[in-house]
Amino acid sequence: MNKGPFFLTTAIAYASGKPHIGNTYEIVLADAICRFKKLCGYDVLFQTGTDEHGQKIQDKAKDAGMEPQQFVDASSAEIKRIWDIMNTSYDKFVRTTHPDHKKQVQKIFKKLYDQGDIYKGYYEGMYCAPCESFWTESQLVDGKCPDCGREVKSAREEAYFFKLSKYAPMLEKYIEEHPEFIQPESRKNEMLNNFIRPGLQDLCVSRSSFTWGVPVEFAPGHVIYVWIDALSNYITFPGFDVDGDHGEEFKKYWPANVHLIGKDILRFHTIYWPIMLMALGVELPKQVFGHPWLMVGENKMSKSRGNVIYADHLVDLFGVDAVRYYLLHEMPFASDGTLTYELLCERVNSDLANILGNLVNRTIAMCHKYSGGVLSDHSVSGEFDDELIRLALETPAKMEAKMDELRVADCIDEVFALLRRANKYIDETMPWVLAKDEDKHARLDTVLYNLLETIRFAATLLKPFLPDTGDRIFKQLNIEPTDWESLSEFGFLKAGHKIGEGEILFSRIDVAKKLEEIAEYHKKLEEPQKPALPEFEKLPEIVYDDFAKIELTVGKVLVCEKVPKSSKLLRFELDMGDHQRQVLSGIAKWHNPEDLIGHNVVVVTNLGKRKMMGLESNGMILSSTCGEDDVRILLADNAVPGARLS
RNA sequence: CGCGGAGUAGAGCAGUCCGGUAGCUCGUCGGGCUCAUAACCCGGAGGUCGUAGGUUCAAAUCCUGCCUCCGCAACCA
Repeated sequence: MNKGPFFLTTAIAYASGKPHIGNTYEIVLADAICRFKKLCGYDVLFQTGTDEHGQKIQDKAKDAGMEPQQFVDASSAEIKRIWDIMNTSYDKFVRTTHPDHKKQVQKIFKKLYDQGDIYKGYYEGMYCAPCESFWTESQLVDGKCPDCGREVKSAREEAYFFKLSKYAPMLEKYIEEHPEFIQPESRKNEMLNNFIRPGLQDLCVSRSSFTWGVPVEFAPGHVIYVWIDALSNYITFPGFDVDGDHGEEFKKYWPANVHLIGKDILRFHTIYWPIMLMALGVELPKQVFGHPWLMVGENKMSKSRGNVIYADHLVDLFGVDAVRYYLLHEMPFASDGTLTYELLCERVNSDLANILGNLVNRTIAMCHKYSGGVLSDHSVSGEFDDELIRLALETPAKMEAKMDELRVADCIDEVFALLRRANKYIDETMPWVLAKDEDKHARLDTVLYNLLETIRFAATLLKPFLPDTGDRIFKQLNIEPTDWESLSEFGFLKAGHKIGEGEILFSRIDVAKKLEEIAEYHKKLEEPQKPALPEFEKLPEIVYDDFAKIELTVGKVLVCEKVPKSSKLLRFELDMGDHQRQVLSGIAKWHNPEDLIGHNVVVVTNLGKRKMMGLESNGMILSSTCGEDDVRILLADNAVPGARLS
């Protein structure tokens, strides 16, 4: 069955640091939607990735002493790692530093310029020279730079502008005629009332105060505004081409069904982006969904508040499916949600351990206990069967309807309604009573069958949200995961089938203990990581006279360079206070020569001369073995050259 | 009058567009059951729906005023 293409994108994450659980919410939400759509029979393309240009990244890279590209390589990899920890099934992980993307963005910019939608003008505003930032009058704090508090002066610089105004009426009409375009609906009014109707100002789409971006081909010194660059990812990576030579994916999947984004960047996606597409003559995405934010307790998550929670830490503490469940089920549809450890524990216990885990566990256990783990005929129906079976059969369609509105939490609720019904069914039919009566074993078999088949329905429907848990249930049922079509009939499992061993899906959490464990976990994280030291041989005791024989002197590194053709050796020229001397040291693997120049090191100065690689070494520089493959030179920067150690 | 969002049982939320007995989950109390992870099933208690007015036969829902909280600067979605 193929219900046609379904293309969903997340916002691409800004590669400036490690994403926290709030950022991670988006990818998990997207993943649940995509996995569910795949289950329903859609041909899904799920795209995510990283946004890697802009001044902030350039600054951060500089702070870290790295090249911007090196910096984004690392942070993009970290973001991808988190996405993978969350078990997300994206098809494409895109990066805006990809050469093809950059080339296409340049072509887009050029086309808009050639057709007059982008024009050259002057950017005027209050400029803070140290911050290299423009501010509007209203952003200033007491007439000074809101960032650093210093004086600003009015300035103007050449820049390119995008004629948003030209397309504003067209956009307003489009939004009004397509009520589903901006979701949730409350956001639609926000955009119309706050931005579009008051009149759109032309957007400054180039920057010349920094260089880390896609260069404007025809204007040296200018880079393209990051949002133009970033938004374009949605079409460039599937294969959009300005000249019309589109790739297969673009032809097949565009327009996107959903752009899933945070509510704060709705403006970019529902105003700038549609206008860009209109100017390019490209169809608009079908829907932009601005999801709410995840708060920690009452507050927004931020480092300055010290309340940041990271996805990988949560997964360490609770497991990936527990975290996914919380994000997917506890987030309200349109208003901000909250995350606390207490609430997370509560949900895991009541929903995952009690309702789901315990149902599976007790059913599997009874099946083993009463019928040796083998299914029999299920021909003896009773009064409660119909209601359970009907609910199971109705659930897929109910979920699909909820998911079409992106009501993910409500969608999951439907499965739990089925699971609750199954728990109730056990009470109603009392299998343990049937088991005591030989005459009722046929009825017992039917009851167990109905339960197992219901669990199969639940596992199939739950798998998009809790992929591991779904698989673990299938393993207990001892079948391969079943598909959407298999849910049109209540009777997939066959008589004679042997089920697998029972396994606890989610253990109940002792909340008080868990909170202690969490505190402990965070304490450990704060401790500097102790490297694993190799085992050192203990040496026999010595007397002071032995130690006094070693002459240790501080030397300042004047020259430090790699010894040609040697993989290990660095050559040092040292200022020993009263003379200079050359020393060789086998630490090239762990130190950059340039980094050591100017530092003070400690030298054993009365060690006999030795020739290495044709060069003379007059002494030995002290280093510390900090790990199996971690040697660090010992610095003595607070001492002076020539000083003797004792 | 900067803009926007929110106030519904102890907690977390739905219901508000389109007025008609205030609902769900957790917690709590009582009961049932013993297959199961102290779980599961049934029942009870607990709310003048932030507040003051207005419209209406009827308001959590529509209108107006007020109060409180939260975002709009960051590493940010």
